[in-house]
Amino acid sequence: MQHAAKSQHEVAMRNPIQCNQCSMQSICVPAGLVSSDVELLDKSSREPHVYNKRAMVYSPDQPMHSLFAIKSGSVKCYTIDSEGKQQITSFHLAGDIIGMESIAKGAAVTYCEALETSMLCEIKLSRLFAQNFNGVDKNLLQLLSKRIGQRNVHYLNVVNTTAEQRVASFLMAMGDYLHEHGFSRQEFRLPMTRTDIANYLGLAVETVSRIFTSFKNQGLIATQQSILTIKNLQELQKIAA
Amino acid sequence: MQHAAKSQHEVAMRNPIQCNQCSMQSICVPAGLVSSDVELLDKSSREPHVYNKRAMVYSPDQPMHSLFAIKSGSVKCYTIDSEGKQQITSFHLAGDIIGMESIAKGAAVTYCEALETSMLCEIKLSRLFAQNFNGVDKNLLQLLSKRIGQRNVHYLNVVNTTAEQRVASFLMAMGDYLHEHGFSRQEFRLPMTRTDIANYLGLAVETVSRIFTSFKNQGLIATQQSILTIKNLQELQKIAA
DNA sequence: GCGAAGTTTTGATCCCCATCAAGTTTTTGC
DNA sequence: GCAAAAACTTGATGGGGATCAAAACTTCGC
Repeated sequence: MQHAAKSQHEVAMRNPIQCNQCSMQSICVPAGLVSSDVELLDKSSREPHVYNKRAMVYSPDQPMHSLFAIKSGSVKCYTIDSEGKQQITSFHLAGDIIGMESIAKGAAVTYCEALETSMLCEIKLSRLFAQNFNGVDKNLLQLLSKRIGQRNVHYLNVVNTTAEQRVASFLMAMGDYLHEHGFSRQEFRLPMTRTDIANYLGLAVETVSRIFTSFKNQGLIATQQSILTIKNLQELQKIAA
Repeated sequence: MQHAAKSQHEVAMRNPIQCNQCSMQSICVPAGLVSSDVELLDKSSREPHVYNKRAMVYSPDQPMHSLFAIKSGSVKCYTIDSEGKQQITSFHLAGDIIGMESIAKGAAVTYCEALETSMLCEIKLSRLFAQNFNGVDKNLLQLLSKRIGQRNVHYLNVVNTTAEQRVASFLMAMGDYLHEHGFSRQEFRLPMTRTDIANYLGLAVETVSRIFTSFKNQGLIATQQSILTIKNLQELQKIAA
């Protein structure tokens, strides 16, 4: 049994998601392909690349003709405004696919940075477009369609909501995502800092910190280092509304 | 020459965008297809349907296997929260394609309502998936990718920005869109109410109204009924930052 | 074309949350 | 393993924008 003080590196390398839980499995897992297809799989698509904490996966305007599947770890995507201020647009955990917004331009439109030691599989679009991977285009389309919906949901969570609602929704969303990917809904590690959470939700760090404290005092959550425990799912859900 | 008091209906029916300005032209315009393809075009895809002001184009959970191209007029897409409050996620003008976030579910995920008398072409996804419309899947994928980027841009415009910045960005975005579609960048009609703009930007109506007044006093814009004139594009751009 | 309903504007007040400040805890790098 | 840096927390204050209120204007339906 591993103890809590385990280094972040080791924690991140634990529990990589299996390919059969990955959204890209239909095009990424040899098992799902006929032999002629397997030949089209190049090494870079099958073997994940390791990114250390703070390593950049891609940067704006960098030519890019791939998606990336996160096999383990987590990343943040962000832009830098004219005054040099970072604005985080999304977090992504193991099992997620990133880079969809880059397809149109053929180049990255955000920065993407590892929040911890992470493993990512690069999936070249040329392979996706290679004719007659059965149903791939349709799957990919659905993936992008779903992402548009997710972006809307995040927008809805930030526009016209109180700080409390935003933080509650954020924690619920984390739990829901992890649960869908086979992990615990109520106990997980937050790989990003409070500052990052605040930035992502359009709040000040101090506000996020105060709300965490308030939730703890109400017995809704508990924290131990970066491990978060949701102790009252229903009440938190009610606040998220 | 038509005078300003012209009814909204007539205004909306004027200036429908041409098919060659439409993002769906590659799959929608018979000219771009070989004869065998033309047969696949059913009547509903070629002839726009007219929606009166406040008419619903689609509603959440309604089975939907189409995209819609806006030939003239405009729509708003919104959700209704648990307390019955509307939250607008997007506006769409002539030349735009809507319904992309519905593909994944096979059903609408938002309400879509005409802001004025509008003409929309329904484009059935089954036609898009009918094999070997050359390059269609790729085009469609780029359309969705672009939309994800646009959703991010709107999010960036609302999170961590002042009310002034949001309104300025909104007006600039309207002008830019119209300019790209062959209309004037600096003089156009705002088809949505101040209430709708406020809701979309996460502000109170009163705040939006005050900012419009302030911009007018600074000589940045002028209004006459729903016609808006941007008088100082550079300054407005600077405020939008 | 006129009354009613909806929309926009302006003013006054209040509160949520950003900001500033400073102390505490955790993490990081040698 | 220890010092420095980063992250987190708590407190005090102020302001941007929400809310309440009401008047002025525009649009709509008969």
